[in-house]
Amino acid sequence: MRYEKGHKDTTRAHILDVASGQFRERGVAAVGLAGIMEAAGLTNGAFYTHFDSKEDLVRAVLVDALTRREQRHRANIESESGFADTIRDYLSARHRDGAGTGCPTAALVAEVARHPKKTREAFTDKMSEIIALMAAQIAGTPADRRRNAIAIYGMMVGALQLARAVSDRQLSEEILASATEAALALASER
Amino acid sequence: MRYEKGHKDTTRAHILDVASGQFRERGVAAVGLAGIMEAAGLTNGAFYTHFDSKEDLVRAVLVDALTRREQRHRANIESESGFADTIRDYLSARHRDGAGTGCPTAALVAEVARHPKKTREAFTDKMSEIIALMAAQIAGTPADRRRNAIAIYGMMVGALQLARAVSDRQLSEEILASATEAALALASER
DNA sequence: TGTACATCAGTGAACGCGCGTTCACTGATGTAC
DNA sequence: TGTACATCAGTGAACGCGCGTTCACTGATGTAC
Repeated sequence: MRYEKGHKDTTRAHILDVASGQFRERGVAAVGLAGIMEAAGLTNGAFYTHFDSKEDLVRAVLVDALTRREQRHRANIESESGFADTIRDYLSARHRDGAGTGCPTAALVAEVARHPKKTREAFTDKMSEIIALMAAQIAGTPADRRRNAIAIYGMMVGALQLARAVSDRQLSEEILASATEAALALASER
Repeated sequence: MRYEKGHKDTTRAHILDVASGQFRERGVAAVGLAGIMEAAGLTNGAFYTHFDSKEDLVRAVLVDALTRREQRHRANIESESGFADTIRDYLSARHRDGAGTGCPTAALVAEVARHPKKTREAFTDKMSEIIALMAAQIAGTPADRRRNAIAIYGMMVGALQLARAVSDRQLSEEILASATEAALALASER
């Protein structure tokens, strides 16, 4: 082989990382493959050595980024008051200002809704796991837990996007604070 | 004049309507001006008789669509249990399946966050009015009202997006139902 | 009244550009004999 | 051991296409004199 063993996997992972950041930062439709490949230090044509199409890359990015967030969640389960911290982190100024490394759902959910079924299925599978994980961390009967986990997830995703879109810094902070308070209440409710 | 009085205004409003639907349905970045103009029954070049740029159109669409929703809200204030109905309508299957005529925030907020300041300011102004309107319709002290209005708005926007993105019909219904229940509770809380 | 000109919404071709995708090719390495 | 061939990640030019924007032009009407 011209390249050492595992080289192709490394390259693929690198392209995935670059694309993942650009998609979350600027949106799937606004990002071109040429720009991704250039940022990854490769040329145009090499893309198709690793992915079948842009849509294939989108799917891979969603699965990869959501899996990473799921693992982060899972690691947080052990720690006490882990879920409250998860909520506070999610609705923090840092997360608002770092879309490129943040939650893929908040960044891409509206675009995912317009993508082909296969992509939406990949998204759905991973998102369902995250919701199940969240449900395990909150108070109440099984039905309450699940209902509140979904409501909290929706609120976090929506509020983070609002905080990002709004041009008024004070209002942005107010959105984060209001949603944090409401989410924490929902998480500890019986 | 070649055209009757008010013709230009009518044409502009028509282009705005067409663009408004296409943007909410497919996203700003994925929609081209040529397609909008063709659907409006005009040719390419006429666009610049009515708008300065695509960005100018985006701004006009956001203001127009949010103003219409605000007026709808305002009309609902009179009726009893108006706010509960607003929540139920917002998180209905009809709204989920009709993005083109639905809430511009749910459809476009993530893209708005990536647009120039001027566009985000126009969005912020209108969105603030809607939140103030919602706050006036819910229970609690002034501070509670505002906090919960923001939390509810965030939850409605996020949950609607999740319900649209998810490929599993049953999960989609569950998301709408869970968020509706949580939002109604937040609205009547003291 | 008739003629010359101004107005202006809309036409349609063209601009340069970037898009996603294809493909003949490169060249370093591994394998076969 | 030396030679011929296979492998394959990556190159870089090209494909057709649609993008946002520009602009010379059209032609129906209004206005001036």
